[in-house]
Amino acid sequence: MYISTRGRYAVRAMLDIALSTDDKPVSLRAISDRQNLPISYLEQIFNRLKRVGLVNSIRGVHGGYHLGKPANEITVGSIIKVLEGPIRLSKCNEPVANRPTCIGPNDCVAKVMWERLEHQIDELLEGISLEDLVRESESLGRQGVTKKYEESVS
Amino acid sequence: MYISTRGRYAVRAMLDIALSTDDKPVSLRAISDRQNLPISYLEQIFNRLKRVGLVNSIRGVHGGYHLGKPANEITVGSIIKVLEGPIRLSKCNEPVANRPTCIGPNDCVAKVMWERLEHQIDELLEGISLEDLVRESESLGRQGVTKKYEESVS
DNA sequence: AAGATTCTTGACAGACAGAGTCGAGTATGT
DNA sequence: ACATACTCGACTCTGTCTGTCAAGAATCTT
Repeated sequence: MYISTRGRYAVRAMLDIALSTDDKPVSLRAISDRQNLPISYLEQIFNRLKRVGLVNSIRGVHGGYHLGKPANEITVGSIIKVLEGPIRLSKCNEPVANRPTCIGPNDCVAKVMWERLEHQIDELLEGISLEDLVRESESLGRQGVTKKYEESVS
Repeated sequence: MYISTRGRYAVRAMLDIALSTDDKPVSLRAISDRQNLPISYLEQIFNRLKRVGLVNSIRGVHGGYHLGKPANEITVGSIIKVLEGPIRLSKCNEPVANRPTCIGPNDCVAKVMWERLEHQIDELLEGISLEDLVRESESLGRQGVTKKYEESVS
């Protein structure tokens, strides 16, 4: 039920870019430093993000990445789905361990239910844009949030 | 993002019991046959279901399991959570690979978002009871559903 | 032109969780 | 007695996830 680190890191990295105020491209190195994420892992992630146009890349010194679309058009769902494939709760129709799935009648009832849930979760994820997160980030204020977090953890 | 087979099998098995018309306990063997699920795996699953009272067991010949509560009080969410723990999308606060999580400011924004989504998904799952599925199963009709499924797959 | 940055790509490895099995045991009905 | 069924815990296997590494190509700075 977890969302993989790939997907979550991607959201954080994209948000990092979205939060950068100037127009300069944001390098993986900078993201890696700010977010404390392994740079080589980010490379892998950004390859995929680039391939689908969620980011544009600029090579060379002072290169980096830009958002490929305005922040309000980039949803959390779209980022997640690039890195994890479509939202799926069950593996109906995919035989598992030589055992055909979706055999009995109530398996089908369950299948319909899973698909309905998948759709609902998809809508939840598609309903949140990077812009929403940027706004939230600004309204909370950086220092404040960090402090609160540190207190709650320690 | 998948729900594990344990969780999904559990829902199917519980629905199987809920669909049984008479009061006789339903044996794992019967469930295994009808649902095409490995019986030894079901044993594992039902151990957990029993421990939290979602089912009652009757030993010996003609033994088996009953629902531990009325079908309308058993939600899909409660079943899933017995087998997979609470609904969680991120692992914030759990250090991964020696790397402290939740460091940067927008990690916290993301964290808040994940928690909100977890809560929303939880509500979706808690909103579906076994009774709902029983009703759905009856209204669709067993044969009809099976046919439809077979057509859509082939 | 040389060198430093930075993206590009694919192969690879270790750890871990998920899926399922197995066996020994206990309780109960016939 | 014997067959049926639940009880419990240990175990294995497989695949995915996480992350690393290395070689290369493009671009900027000096």
